[in-house]
Amino acid sequence: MLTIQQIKENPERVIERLAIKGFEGKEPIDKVLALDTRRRELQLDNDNRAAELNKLAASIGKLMKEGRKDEAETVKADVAALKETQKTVADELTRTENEIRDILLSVPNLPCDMVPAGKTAADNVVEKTGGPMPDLPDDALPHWELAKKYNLIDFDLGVKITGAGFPVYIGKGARLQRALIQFFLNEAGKAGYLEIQPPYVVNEASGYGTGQLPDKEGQMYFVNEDKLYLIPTAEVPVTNIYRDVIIPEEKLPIKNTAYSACFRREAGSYGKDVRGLNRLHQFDKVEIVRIEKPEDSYAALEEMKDHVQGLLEKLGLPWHILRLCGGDMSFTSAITFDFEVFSAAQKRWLEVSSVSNFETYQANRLKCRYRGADKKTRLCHTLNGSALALPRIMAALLENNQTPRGIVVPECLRPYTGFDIID
RNA sequence: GGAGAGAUGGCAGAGUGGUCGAUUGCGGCGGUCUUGAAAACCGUUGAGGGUCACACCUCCGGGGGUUCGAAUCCCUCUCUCUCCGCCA
Repeated sequence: MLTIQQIKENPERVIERLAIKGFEGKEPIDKVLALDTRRRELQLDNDNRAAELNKLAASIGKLMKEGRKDEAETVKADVAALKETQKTVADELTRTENEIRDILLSVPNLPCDMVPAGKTAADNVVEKTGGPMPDLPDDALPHWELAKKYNLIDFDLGVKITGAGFPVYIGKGARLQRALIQFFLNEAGKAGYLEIQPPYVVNEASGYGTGQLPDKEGQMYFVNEDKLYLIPTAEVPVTNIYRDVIIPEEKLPIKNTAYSACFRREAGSYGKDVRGLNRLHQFDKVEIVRIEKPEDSYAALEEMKDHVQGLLEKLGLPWHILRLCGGDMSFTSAITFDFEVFSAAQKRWLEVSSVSNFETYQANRLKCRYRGADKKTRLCHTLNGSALALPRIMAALLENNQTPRGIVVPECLRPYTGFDIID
């Protein structure tokens, strides 16, 4: 969530920035400012009363010790009335603080200066394009046909065992999945990311930490028996490593990578978007996470983009980078770049990575701070990105690399698959 | 699943109603000594709110209660550990 300081520094700018996300900020921001003024008054009042009470209580202790019982009793009588009013003030203070917090939780992150205005995905800006565009014959098959033809993925079997959106990978299909995971993890390792194997279920506090809760509750699978959530991305457990932590400046930047299965309920999705591997309830992803000093976070963001681009280059897939417009960005993000690959048989772009800088928005909720040379604590910037999500990469690889002989495995994956063609 | 124990500052670990935000040890930082280092010694060392800065306030797992006063007593929730059982 935004910090009060951010808002107080320049409320007009905050409102203006929020508008880029299509968020009407005037009312909540004005309210927060008014409440904060009130909060400080109450705090002062409360503190003074508390100080007075503390003093009286101490004096009673002293009188008792000296055996001056009667005098102690007199003071006790005085305290009772004071205590009542103090409680009223303290209660209002708590109410005000809660009210401020609730409003702040409902206000999205500010988009940074680079974010283009716009309402929907149609307003996203194509920033960069690369990779070879395949030239497929008219009878080229979509990946779900190919998966069946070569017995790589059985969607029906998944339906039988679990339900729609839980495919079963078989033989070379399974092997290719594993190869991609290995490849992505190794590449991240080479780029200096420390490999982490996190839990796949998290508690409520972690859900709040990264902002899945309270608003995106319906998107996560929930284990009622133990009050735990299945992770929608490794971002959640990995970033929460740094919840309630003060990091010494010299330990920054922190660069972590993690593979995990990801679970998403995807309530409300339908149609051609969900065909085959396009949208699943369970999928695999390698994530990269960074904790940075504020002044370094945008350079880090570029580095992450380069890393993801490098992966797509090596895989030989046609890709482009979208700079998301304000309206299409997530609630918590300050800027997001989506990477899409072209799936030639479906003739559509598929999102395979999303790289974001959250600035202090997540860190504020996480209480992820660092201690600078001046011994002061400051909020870190958090960033994360997919590097990469598997299913759509798989879809594009199968479709784009189909030949009359079979599906050709990209060079970079062969050490991991142990085969160079699927036939 | 059964039984028990516990949750205190970066860590270890005291504290059972009255200057306790908290003894002490380790670690960290600064200094003395040293050519330098180690050892030894001295000092310092939690977070948040508030303030120009102080003052002051809050926090001893979370929430509630008793009391003039709670880390200390009561209730409740959560979590951790140990033993037994089951088991990858």
